[in-house]
Amino acid sequence: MGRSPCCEKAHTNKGAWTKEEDDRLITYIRAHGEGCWRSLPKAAGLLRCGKSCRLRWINYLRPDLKRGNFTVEEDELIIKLHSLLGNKWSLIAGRLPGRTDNEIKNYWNTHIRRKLLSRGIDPATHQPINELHKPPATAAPLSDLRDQMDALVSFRIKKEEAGTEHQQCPDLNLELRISPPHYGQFPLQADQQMKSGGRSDSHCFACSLGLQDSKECSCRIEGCGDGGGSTVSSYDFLGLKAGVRDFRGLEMK
DNA sequence: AAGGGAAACAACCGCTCTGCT
DNA sequence: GAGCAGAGCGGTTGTTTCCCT
Repeated sequence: MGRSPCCEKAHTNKGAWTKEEDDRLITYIRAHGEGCWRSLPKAAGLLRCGKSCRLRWINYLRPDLKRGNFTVEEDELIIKLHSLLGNKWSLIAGRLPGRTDNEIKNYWNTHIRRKLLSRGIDPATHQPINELHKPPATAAPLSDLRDQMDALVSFRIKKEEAGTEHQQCPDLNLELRISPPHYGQFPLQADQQMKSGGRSDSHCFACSLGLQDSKECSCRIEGCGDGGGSTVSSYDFLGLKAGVRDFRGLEMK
């Protein structure tokens, strides 16, 4: 019993890709497009596993990839997104054009983790290390934030399944096509907001995520947190779309 | 110049999720 | 609803490169 292997391991190459293999893969995908990774290696004349081809294409050969060092802005954005999403690398990558989940994951493990540790911040919880032993009530506001997002997802799903949009919770505005995001040119403006300590002329970072009532809300300005119709939802910001059942498999790119 | 350790990066593996039958 | 295949994700490992002694 059990599933069939994704490829015939005895007849596949492993390890680093050669220039010739890259060329074959690029040529094939240019001609036929992405998709059907299982049959692609054979069709392209590659002795590789389909998963391996997919990974190679997505992480290194795609023409829209941005190579080179991460900018300070990207650094800070990754940290912010990680504090909200955890190790959801694909979601984080979805907010960083030209970057891949694998690249961000590696960068996180090699650079940002250390950077946070040197700042005295625990990279897993995003809390100051010396506060980690405090009771959970004060030590985990960001996980609370994450819970709220999960709850928001659950609610949206139930709402759609039930098909009774405005009856179950009329006060909660979860319409996902309400308005353009606050950030006309995300992530640039978002980052500017971050740099200003989450404050801006309009709303703090948490509010921009649609979490006005959370503990993360730092702006406390009038009109912020009123859940008004002009507030962009978390899902607009995160690139999430309505009608999904999970974070996975979202159209992020 | 050589050796060893650390850092960075590429790739693999196992698992989960989704869509189809 | 169950079973299967394909696709995608996150964790981990292996290899290469860099730096210090």
